[in-house]
Amino acid sequence: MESREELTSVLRNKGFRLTPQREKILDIFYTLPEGEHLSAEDLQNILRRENSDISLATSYRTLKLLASLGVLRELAFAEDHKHYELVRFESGVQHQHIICVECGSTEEFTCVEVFQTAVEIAQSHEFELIDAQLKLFGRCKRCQDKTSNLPV
Amino acid sequence: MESREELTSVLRNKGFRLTPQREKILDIFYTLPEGEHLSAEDLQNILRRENSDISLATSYRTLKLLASLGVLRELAFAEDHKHYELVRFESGVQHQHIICVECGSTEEFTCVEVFQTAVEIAQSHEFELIDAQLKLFGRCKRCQDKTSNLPV
DNA sequence: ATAACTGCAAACAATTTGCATCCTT
DNA sequence: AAGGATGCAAATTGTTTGCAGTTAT
Repeated sequence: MESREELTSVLRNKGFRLTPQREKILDIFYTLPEGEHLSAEDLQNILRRENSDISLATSYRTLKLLASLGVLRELAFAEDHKHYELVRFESGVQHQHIICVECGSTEEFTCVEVFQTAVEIAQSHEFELIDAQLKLFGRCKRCQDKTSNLPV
Repeated sequence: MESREELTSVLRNKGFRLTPQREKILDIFYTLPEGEHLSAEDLQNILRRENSDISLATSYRTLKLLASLGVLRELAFAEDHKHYELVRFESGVQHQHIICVECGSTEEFTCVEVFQTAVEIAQSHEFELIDAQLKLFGRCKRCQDKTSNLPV
């Protein structure tokens, strides 16, 4: 997905339709700062704020569809709901996430080796590689400080 | 968690109790072949098969507890339920997963660089590192073959 | 015209929780 | 004895689905 305009052809190629809802949702992802990801609920909040009334069911359906088309990437963090982010090929190197298991905050980082490693491993397992995600779990600075101040 | 016996002290240190249920569940994980992971439902099935009647609620509570104690690692794959596996320090290098998004099957691989990379990145982000997971998503050989036989 | 799409509400699956009872410590 | 743990059932959360009406192609 190099540009927003491509969505039309990606959809049509598979017999899907371009609806205002799908356009709007993709729009929101394109407007997001690079590296930011949304849960279905986050998305609903943004839509509501912008007075776009798209039902929750449609949001879920659209997120799934766009993920299956490779437009969005589905992310599972520590929480029990999924997040989605734009797959951006332009930047070349995908960013990865470091997640605080205590407060749920995430930060992005990039790691050039991940992709090369992934390609090699997928090859040796005869997998057709779709995506590689390196996730680090830990406690962020703020949460570390919080605990160290607590009485023992 | 170097040995099963340590569980007692790990629990007691934090004021938790050693119950037959917790022992049994940990036992099951120790009996598993290295690298194997269970969902709460998998665990229930094994328990039932062995005539250990532990309620589902207790299984969930125990999995969460052991994960929070660092005894088990919580894994989120493509499906919408979690998996758990033993954290084995003995082996030094943690294994990672390659997951087929079509049939859900997983294979393990090891990658020595992951840990070193993780340590460096955590440091630069001031995170206290707990775990690093490299996940590859793709389509396994079997599913590739399946599709290529389909009529277009 | 006709399939695909949407919104709604009901259904589901995975997980959590309140509470009475039970059992480690 | 006392507080943590369990089992049960009810509640919650995140997500999916059936269906009737709507809309892109």
